[in-house]
Amino acid sequence: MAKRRQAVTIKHVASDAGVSLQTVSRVVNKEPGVRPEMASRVQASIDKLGYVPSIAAQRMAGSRSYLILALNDRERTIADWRARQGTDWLDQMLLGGMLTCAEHGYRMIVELVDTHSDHIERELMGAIAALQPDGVILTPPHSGNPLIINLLAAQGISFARIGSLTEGPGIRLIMDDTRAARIATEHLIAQGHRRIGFIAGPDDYELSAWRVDGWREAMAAADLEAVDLLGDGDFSYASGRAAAQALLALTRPPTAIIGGNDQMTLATLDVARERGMNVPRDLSVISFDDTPIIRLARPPVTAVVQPIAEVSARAVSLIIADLGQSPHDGTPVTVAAQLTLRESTAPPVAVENGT
Amino acid sequence: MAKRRQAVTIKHVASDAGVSLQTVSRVVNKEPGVRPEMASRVQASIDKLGYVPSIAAQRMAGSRSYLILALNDRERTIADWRARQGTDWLDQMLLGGMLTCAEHGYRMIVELVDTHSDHIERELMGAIAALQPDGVILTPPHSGNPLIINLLAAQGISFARIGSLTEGPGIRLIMDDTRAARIATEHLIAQGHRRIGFIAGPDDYELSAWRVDGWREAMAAADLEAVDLLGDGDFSYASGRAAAQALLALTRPPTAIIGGNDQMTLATLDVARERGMNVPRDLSVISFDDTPIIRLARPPVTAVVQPIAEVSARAVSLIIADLGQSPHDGTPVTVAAQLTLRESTAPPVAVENGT
DNA sequence: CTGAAAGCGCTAACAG
DNA sequence: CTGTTAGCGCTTTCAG
Repeated sequence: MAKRRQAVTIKHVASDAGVSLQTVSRVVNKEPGVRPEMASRVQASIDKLGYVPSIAAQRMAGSRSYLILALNDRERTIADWRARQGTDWLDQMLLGGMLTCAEHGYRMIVELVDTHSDHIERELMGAIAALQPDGVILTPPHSGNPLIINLLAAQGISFARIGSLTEGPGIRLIMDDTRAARIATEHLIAQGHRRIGFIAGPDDYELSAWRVDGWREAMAAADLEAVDLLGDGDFSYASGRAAAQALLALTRPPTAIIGGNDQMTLATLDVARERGMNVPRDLSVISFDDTPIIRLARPPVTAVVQPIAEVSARAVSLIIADLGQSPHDGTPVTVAAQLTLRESTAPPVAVENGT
Repeated sequence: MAKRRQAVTIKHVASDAGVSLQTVSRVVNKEPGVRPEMASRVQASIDKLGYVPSIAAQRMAGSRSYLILALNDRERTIADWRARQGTDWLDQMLLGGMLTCAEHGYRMIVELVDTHSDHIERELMGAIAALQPDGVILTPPHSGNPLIINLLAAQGISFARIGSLTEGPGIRLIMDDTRAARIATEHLIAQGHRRIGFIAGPDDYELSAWRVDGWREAMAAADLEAVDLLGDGDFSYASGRAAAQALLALTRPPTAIIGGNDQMTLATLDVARERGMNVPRDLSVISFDDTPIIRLARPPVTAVVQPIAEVSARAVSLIIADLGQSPHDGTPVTVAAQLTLRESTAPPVAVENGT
């Protein structure tokens, strides 16, 4: 392979325009203090020669790398890819993140990191040393990991934390899971449901607890008993089955169940079917994730739609702003999730009395 | 933002190990000509300090960038993301590509490029100048684009072309669409079908024609007439509807239809349902894409499973090999697709005579 | 087998 | 407002 060098460098532009390297650099970086006529002359040469700065050189010279790292959980991401169930968390993230990056001349690089590894630190530092990203986007469960957060802060890298409210450095963004859970629960209550179950996610995802909180709040506000209606899951289909089975085997089973994510909701649907129950007639179901599998299920499932693309876009914007003049003030940013009604929810056949 | 420098550089390692920069460099790059004891001493310092080379510096100094660019069609990719139908082409590509990259110390960067733009050249050159990737993976319809191919070849960049057999430079990889289409068709013939329709994709995808070829071959081999059974589509749902409607409105309609991709197959399913036909009793259907939407359809659809992850993995391996000692010889690489039987295919109710 | 010198493309810090 | 100088971290020569 022939040794490849930059085809057209800042030098070519400088000599073509008859100015110094520095002037070209200033024009490229839109720095002030260049006479308009000079600037347009330089710009003309840039366009003519098709000059594009090398990010490697820019980074080397102490400027930016124009790279933003999106850190995702390795195990879960690979499992989702392999399962081919249409889980599109990462896709939505790319949609929002990549496009926003592109608008600002940045690129997004996806990096998978083991959550439960004892050498997260080495992995992360390796990626940072190799790539020298200007910013990092953390997704759950990394976004709440103090090790990662402090490491990034120590490196002086701008980073966004999606789905975490844990105190600490970094730009925090949430989708207000508590509110979304409350709205979902209220919707069921408004339909006449009194016994509403909730299948929670695992503890290492902060949002698991938030969702439970929203459900609890709505139940309490309506004076409904919730204590025995909380199912225990870990986001997996199997855990969803177990939780749904336990809930439906109660003496006074719920007439509606909210699943903490799509897989557990799907499991609930299957368990209900196996028990000869019709959804939504005998059991209403709401999912806390609007993946294709939920949309294509029979019946199509009412779901909380997470604005992942929008959150990612915001995360990128905020990181880039933070890099520049307007450092982030630390206030968490909220992007509202929505409840999309479909055919899996209906008033209960026989309304029971709460408590 | 504090100016960030490499935390630990080759210099630190060199002084820690008491050797020259050069020796460290040789150890890092596994170059021969370093005494084992020396090498292990250096390696110890590397591990101790957690040194990771900066790819920016490596690239600057004329070495590799350890970056591989995955070029995808912008319009289609974004449309798929927005539609949230679970299309996981890109995900499968990342699965195979990213993991294989990681094994070799490379990173994969996804880049979206407009196919029909008149400035593809500028876009591509911009990405290359900015990132200086060591390799590029081209997906349809880019993989057959002579402008792109020649540009890459002129730059001396290793690149893989997935789904294109057009003559020219680059490592070609295909999934043997012709064979897959033949197998799908043969399966239907074996079930007793004589009138088998095929809905083709758009011309700018070479594989569209290959799939049609496989169907034609199988039909011809069984002495079946095919000429009036070719539907015209462009991979969109709407085009699939139109084609399916046209086919089913024939005087002697097909008893089975193979859709050129998932959306067109889905459209076929819907059209059949609207006409009061039961699948598979009144119409057998096979999809040429095994996306979640096809797997979750009612009934679950028999489909050709494209080994996208495997092809991407191979593409990365071949590019990296090409970069090193074993330049690729130009022979197209084939990875076989498989037919996964589900519930959308059955023998026809009344067997007609072909021709 | 190992080291020293030069330079990749660019920007920061100074001068003019 | 513009140009000059000195590196950034690494690999490539080319000497020892």
